[in-house]
Amino acid sequence: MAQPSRANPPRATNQTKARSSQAPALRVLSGGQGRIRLGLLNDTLGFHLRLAQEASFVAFARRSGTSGLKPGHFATLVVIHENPGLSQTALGAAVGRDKSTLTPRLTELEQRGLIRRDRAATDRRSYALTLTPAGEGALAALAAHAAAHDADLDRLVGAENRAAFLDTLRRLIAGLESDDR
Amino acid sequence: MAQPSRANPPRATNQTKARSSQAPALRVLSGGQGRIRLGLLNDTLGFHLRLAQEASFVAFARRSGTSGLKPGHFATLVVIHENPGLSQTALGAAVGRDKSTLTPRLTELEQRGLIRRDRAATDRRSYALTLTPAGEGALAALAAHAAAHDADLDRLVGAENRAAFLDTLRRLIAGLESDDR
DNA sequence: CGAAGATCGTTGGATATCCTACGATCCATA
DNA sequence: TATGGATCGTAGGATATCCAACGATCTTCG
Repeated sequence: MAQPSRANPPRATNQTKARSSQAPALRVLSGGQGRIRLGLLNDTLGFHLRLAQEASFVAFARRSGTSGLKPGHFATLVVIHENPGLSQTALGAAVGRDKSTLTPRLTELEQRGLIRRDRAATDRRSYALTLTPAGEGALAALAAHAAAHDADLDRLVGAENRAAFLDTLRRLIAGLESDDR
Repeated sequence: MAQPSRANPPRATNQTKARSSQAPALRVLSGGQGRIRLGLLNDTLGFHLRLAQEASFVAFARRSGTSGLKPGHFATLVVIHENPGLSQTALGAAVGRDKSTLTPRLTELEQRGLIRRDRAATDRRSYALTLTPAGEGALAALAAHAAAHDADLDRLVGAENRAAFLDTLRRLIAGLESDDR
């Protein structure tokens, strides 16, 4: 989970079916001839934020799907790579997902041989998460997809706007986060 | 669905369950002392887009929750208000949700007396959706929450950046949407 | 007109996610 | 040192959402 609800969520093992189970296909503002009026929504930041995020999620899912891993796995692997030995709770906080949400995800990654869960020596309640060599490899593959995806986003955003856009997103995150609760 | 995907504010009297079932509490970038490193994620648009969207969703859910309606209901009511008589499929396309997702939502709104589902005269397969007077009232209440919410977002984004920010979001939506599949 | 295909809304199956509860473990304090 | 409270990861319960399949209806075309 690095991504939010759906932008980047992981998918899970869907060898059985290749549909992404959670990738909406929104085709909202395209206009086309769908002359549906959005009224108030038309000028609302929140609504557009949602649509942009979902579209980004779908696009990334499409890319990363080819590797058998889902968007959510990417953030998970990145954070473990960057913080070897961290706990599941800490990982959840970092990627924005509840620890209970990570349980099945980590179990899967472990079974695939991409991560290890060793009981922490100092605290036997928690696990020390690390990537296996295979995990590092999977991360590299996903990172390539992520880079290509962000390149697409950069292209749409425009090089000259990227910094300001990212900065604005960070302000929103920080500002709303603190209000949290 | 105007908003993302979760917000489910507690209702009063929710004997069965009182938890909000879908409002993450992410506290990711705040830093605090959570010295978790995000590595690649740190400079990725997609990741920040997800966090910003989720934070916005949670904030809106908190506001609208007091009215007993959830974020998703807002977009639903707005679009029906703006396009009286439209079908469930058209509504879904407008708000970015699958028609099957709307079935239970519309059933609920109908039972609460906020909308009407009349069989379309020209096509008996579909329903013609309209708001009841009570629905118009509920919409007005939600609109007030939405306005306050967007005011918060505007404040964080900054008046001078708002237009450019919204424009960028629209470019992302349009650009990624067309790539869709 | 009549059959094939498309579309509408519902149902069923699957995934992702949250929150609460719980046993195990750790820590602070009496 | 014992006890209570906090925290870790898991299990359960609930919601939101998607896609596929289905019956009903519409449309198109022979």
